[in-house]
Amino acid sequence: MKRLQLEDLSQKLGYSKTLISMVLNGKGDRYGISKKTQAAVLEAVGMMNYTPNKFAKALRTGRSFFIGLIVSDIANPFYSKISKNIEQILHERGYSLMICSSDENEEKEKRLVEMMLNQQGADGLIIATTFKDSSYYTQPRFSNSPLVFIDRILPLYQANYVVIDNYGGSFELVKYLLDQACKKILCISGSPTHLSTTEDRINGYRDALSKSGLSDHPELVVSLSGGDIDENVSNILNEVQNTHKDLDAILALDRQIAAAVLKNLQQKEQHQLAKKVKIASFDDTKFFDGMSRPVISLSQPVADIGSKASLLLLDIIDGKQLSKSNIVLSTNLIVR
Amino acid sequence: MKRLQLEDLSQKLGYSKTLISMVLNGKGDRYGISKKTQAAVLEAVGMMNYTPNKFAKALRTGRSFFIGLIVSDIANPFYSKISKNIEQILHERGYSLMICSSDENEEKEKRLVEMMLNQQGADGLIIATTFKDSSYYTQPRFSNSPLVFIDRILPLYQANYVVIDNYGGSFELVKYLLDQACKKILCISGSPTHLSTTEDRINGYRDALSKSGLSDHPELVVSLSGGDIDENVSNILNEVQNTHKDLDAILALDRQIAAAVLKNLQQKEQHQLAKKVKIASFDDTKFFDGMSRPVISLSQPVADIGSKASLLLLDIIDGKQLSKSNIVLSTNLIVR
DNA sequence: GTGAAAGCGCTAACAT
DNA sequence: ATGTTAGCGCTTTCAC
Repeated sequence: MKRLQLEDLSQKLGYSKTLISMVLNGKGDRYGISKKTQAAVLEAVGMMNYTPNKFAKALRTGRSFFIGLIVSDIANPFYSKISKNIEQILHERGYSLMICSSDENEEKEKRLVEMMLNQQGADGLIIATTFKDSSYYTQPRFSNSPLVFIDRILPLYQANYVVIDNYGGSFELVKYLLDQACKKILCISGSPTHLSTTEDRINGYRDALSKSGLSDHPELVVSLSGGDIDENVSNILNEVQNTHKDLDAILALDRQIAAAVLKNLQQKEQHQLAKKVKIASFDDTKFFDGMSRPVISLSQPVADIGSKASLLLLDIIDGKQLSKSNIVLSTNLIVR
Repeated sequence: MKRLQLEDLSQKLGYSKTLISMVLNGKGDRYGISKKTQAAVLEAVGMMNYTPNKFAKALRTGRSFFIGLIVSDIANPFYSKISKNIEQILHERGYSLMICSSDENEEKEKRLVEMMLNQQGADGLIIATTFKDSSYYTQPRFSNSPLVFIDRILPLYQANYVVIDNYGGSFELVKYLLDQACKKILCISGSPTHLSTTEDRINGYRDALSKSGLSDHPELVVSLSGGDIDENVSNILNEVQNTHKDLDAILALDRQIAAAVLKNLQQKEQHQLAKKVKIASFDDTKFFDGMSRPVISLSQPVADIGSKASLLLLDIIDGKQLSKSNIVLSTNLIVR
C-alpha cells in the first residue's frame, strides 16, 4: 500500500498529471481549464485522499511552507504559550512550524538561523533574539529573508517587530506601588541584562520614581549574576536588608525571579523585611493566586504576540508587506 | 549570491558529483575511494560551507531526518520541558523536530499524525496520546511507522513506551500522607479521566488507603468536569467541606489543580477546612516553594522521559530495536 | 482546453 | 578508484 501520486491519479481519471496538478493548485482558471473538468477532478481526487509529496513540491517550487521559531527557552511558559498560538495560526494557513531554543547563546542562535534558512529551507523566521546588537542581522544576505522579531528589539535596527510596551508597563506597575505609599523599591532583573526588555523595564522603573520626585538609589537596581537563582536572590535580599531597612517593595522583572523572591521571604519570615514588603512582578501566572502573599503582576498579551507575529510574517512572505512594521502591545495590571 | 550545490563543488574540485556526494555521506570507504581523495574533498568542502538541499535529498532517499512530537498541550510546562530535551538530543543526531498540540482532541491527534507522517514525511513520531483505546494505532498501516508513546499508555496495546511509574508514585505520596496521620484524603483529578496516567494515579491512591486498612470513600475521588478550573475546584471544596468535616489532606493529580486548590483555600481562610488540610500534588514546580502553605509534591524525571524517548525512537528508525520496548521511570517525593 | 517533456538537486546502480 | 546516468514526484513552459 504505497502512497498515491499524481501519476496514479492521472491513470484513474484519464487526465494528464499537468492538468490535475494545475487544478489542485487552484490554477485551473488561469490556465483556462473548463469548469466542468475542474469540478470532475476535484470531486474524484477528494475521495482518494491524495497528498502531494512535500519534498518534490519544495524542490520544484523552492518554497517549503514551513517557518521557524527561535526563542531563548521553549520550556519557559511565556514562550511556549506564544508558540502554541503561532502554530495554530500557521496550521490554518497550511504552514508548519519548527521551534528551537537558543539558550540565550548568540552562537547557538546563529547556528539555528543558518540551519533553518539554509539547511531546512524555511520560508521565514520568527525570532526572540538574544543578540546584543544588530550586526548579524544587518548582513545583506538577510535582506531578502522574511524575518519577524518578537518580544525583544535590537536597538537602531529597522526590522519587523511585535513586542509589548515594556517601558509603559513597568512605569504603570511602579506607579501603582508608589500610589500605595511605597517609597523604596528594589528592582531585580534577570540575566542577560543587555536585552531590550530588561532595559526598557528598568527605564520604566526609573522614570516612574523620578517623576514622583523620589531620589534615585542606583544600588536598588540589581541583576542576577547567573547560576542558581534562589541562592542569588537570597544574597541580594540579605544585602539589601542591612543597607535599606526601610525597603517596602520588590519588583521582579520576570516570574522566575518572583518565585525565588517569594521562596526566600518565606524562609526569612522572622526578618522585618519579610513582613511589610510588597511584591510586584512582570508576567502573570495562575500560581500567583496561591502564593504566601499577594503578587501585583503585569500580564502580557501572549496570544496576541503570537497571532500578530504570524500574520505579519505571512504577509511579508506573500509580498503584501512593503515597509517594516512595528507592533507594540499593551500589558495589563493585575492587583491582588 | 545563490546557494552552492554539488555541481558547483564538482566544477571547483575537479571530481564528479557522485564522488563528492559519497564522501560527504561517509560512504567513501564503502565505495573504495582512496583516503587521499576523501581527505582532499572533505578539506575543500569544509571551507566552502555547503549544505545539501534538504528537499532533493529527502525526495531521493525517502528520509526526511525530521521527527514529530504530538502532545496534548505544548503550553503545559511538563510537555514543553520534555520537548526541549527531545529537541536537543535530536539535533545532536542531525534530526529536527516538529511539535504540535492535540488539545486532548482525538480527531485533532489523528489529523496531526496523518499530517506528519504523510504530508510532512516524518521519519518517526513521539506521542503523548489522548486516545481512549488503541484501535486507531493498531491499523496495519502503522505497523511500519516508528512510533514511541510517552507519558500515557494505551491499555492492552503492545507498543514502545516511555512513561513514569504513576501508580507507584501515587502510592508513595499517599503513603506519606497516611504516615503523617492523615486519615481522609480528597483526590482531585483533571479531565479527561480516561487517561492511563489518571487511572494509575487513582489506583495508587486507592491501594495505599486500603493497604493501611482505611475504608474507601468513593465520593472522595472527584474529577474536574472541564470548564473553568478555579470555579470547578471551588464547588468541589464547598461540597466536601460540608459532607466531610474531618478531611485532612487533598491530593491534586496535576499542578494546575494544585494551584487552583491553593487559591481557593486562601480565599476560604475563615473555613475550618483551610486550617488543617495538607496539600499534595503530582508534578513539581518552583512556585510550590513560595505558596501560602507547604506542598508535598512528586517530581517527574522530565529530562529522562525526553532523552529516553528520543534515543529509543532513533534506534527504531535505524532498525536497532527489534522488539517493543517499555521504559518506566520513577518519581521523586519532595517534602516541604 | 489539454498534454509532453524538461528539470529542481540529490543519490545509487551501473559502467568503465 | 572514479564517472555516467537514471530517476525520486512535482510544476511549468511550450506545443498542439
